[in-house]
Amino acid sequence: MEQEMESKNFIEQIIDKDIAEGRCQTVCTRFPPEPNGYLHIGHAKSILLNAGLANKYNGKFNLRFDDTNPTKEKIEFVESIKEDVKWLGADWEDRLFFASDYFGQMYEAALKLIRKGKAYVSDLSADEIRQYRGTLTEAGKEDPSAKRSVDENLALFEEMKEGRYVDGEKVLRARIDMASPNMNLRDPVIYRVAHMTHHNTQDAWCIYPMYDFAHPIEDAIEGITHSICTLEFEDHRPLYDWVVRELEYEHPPKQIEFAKLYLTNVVTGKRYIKRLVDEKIVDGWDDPRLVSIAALKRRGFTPESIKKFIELCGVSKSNSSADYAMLEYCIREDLKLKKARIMAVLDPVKVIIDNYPEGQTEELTVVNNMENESLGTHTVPFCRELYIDRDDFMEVPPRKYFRMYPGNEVRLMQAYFVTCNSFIKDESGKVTEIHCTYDPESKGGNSPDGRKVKGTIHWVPAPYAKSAEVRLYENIVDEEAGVYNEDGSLNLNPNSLTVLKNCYIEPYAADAKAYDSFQFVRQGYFCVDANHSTNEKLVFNRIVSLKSSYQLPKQS
RNA sequence: UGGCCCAUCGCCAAAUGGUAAGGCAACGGACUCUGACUCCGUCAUUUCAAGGUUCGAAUCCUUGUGGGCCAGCCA
Repeated sequence: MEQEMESKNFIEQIIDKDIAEGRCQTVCTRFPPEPNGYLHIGHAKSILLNAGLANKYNGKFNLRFDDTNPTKEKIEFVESIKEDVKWLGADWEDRLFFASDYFGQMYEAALKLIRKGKAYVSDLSADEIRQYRGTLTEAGKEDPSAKRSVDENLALFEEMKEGRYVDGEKVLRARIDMASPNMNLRDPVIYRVAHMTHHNTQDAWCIYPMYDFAHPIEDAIEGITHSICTLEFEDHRPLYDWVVRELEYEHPPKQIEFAKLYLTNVVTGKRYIKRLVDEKIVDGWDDPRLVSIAALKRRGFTPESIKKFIELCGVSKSNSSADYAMLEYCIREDLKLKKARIMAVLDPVKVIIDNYPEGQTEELTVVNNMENESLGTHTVPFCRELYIDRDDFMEVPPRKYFRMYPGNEVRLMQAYFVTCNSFIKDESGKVTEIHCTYDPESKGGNSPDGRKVKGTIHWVPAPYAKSAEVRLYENIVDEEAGVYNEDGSLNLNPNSLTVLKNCYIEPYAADAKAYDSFQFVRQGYFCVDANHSTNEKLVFNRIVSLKSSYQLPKQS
């Protein structure tokens, strides 16, 4: 029994303290996406963090769509977000909510504020409000409308609700402090007019609450105890607390901020991804070069691997960017023992086994995953003509090279020992054909006399092998690396586009279902790309780099 | 030049005043029917800097330095 206590992250420490001091009993968290795009790896951190906390503390986790701005939201994103959250394994059970379902309560809350003299209707235009707000270093000026009486405000707000004003004509502002060094407290707008059909409430409302006002109310209504959000909302916390205090909620939720997840060498951030999609730089939201959940899924990442990655990254308040290699490590780690592997030849060169009967084919049984034999076996035809990888043969081997070269005996993986006798080159010096002899006694990959060979190489039966397309996707560099110039124009490196390569794979592997749609090709990990594969052609996405096994040995 | 936040190895990240965990990456070596995997070893006398408090400081204080966020009727 392992009893070692794992160190707790700072959020867990806060929760522990809240529980110990009786501020909270059942931990309730939530993931509150705005339905205006697809989820990406950054959201996965928030989802898994919130759901994980609820799980760890035996609490509850809600999924809530923060749909308070009908001008930016679309119903179609709701479904995709639900799907992605579910795929990641975060279970909201029966607690799926929409902020828009609380519009009535938010309206009442606004009335309460007005009655308390804490909110007023302003006649200022957006431009004027900006001017009155002051700057980072200068205090703002009082809104001329701020002096209105409670009754007048009540009447005006009612008129706003009735649709008596056009968009932007009037807003409701909270009365806090126009001189606050925190801009969010300079009488923030809490309700605006928008004559727009909302995806959920249709035309029931023409006034909509602002995030800063709505969010604490949503949390309070749902009984959220810990409202976890990202660092850029730190400055909003005093406003969050103000709303919760003025509305006099009995169990005020607490906002806690953590650092967003950034990854090296990729574009993160919904708006950047959206632009790449909109400008058709990538094929869509699930383009494998992206780190949207849909793209990662298509590329072969598992929910488990993403979960592990998020756990590995940890939670803190320092802006940081995780190494992409860590993500790759997680998928390797997850798939390693779980999936079947196949043999593949990326750059084929023909091998002829001179002493193997012409026209003969035998079915060899090979183990799907030699590290996990419970994954079963499959058969691969073996015959006189094979393909091996060009890198697995050298005319003049460097020191410590133990794959195929003239006179050297190697093992064709799970098949036979073969020894190269000769080879043929074309005019350009390229090897076109390698001639070998095999040892019939070594069937299965071992010689009864106990003879050892140093090298084991992948092979594929030439007449039966399937041609497959490998897409090598380079990640699109992150914005700091200069995807966007200062003027907003795109500066994309053409090298980041898809590279296609034809390779050969075992015929058996063509049946993608046999592998649960995952394939290992040599030491690299690939997955079948269902979006591009046809009966004729299988398309793989390379999801992590081939490891050193694929490089020439180092010269000392 | 207003306010808030952050700073520990190439990258994440623990340590909560008691003498710098762990993971990724990298590098040696062993093993191996995938040069993968696995295994073993190496990798911060010092925590952005300088002062101060203390028997004792990565932790507290001060002043700098570097980075992030804030002037939407976005979230």
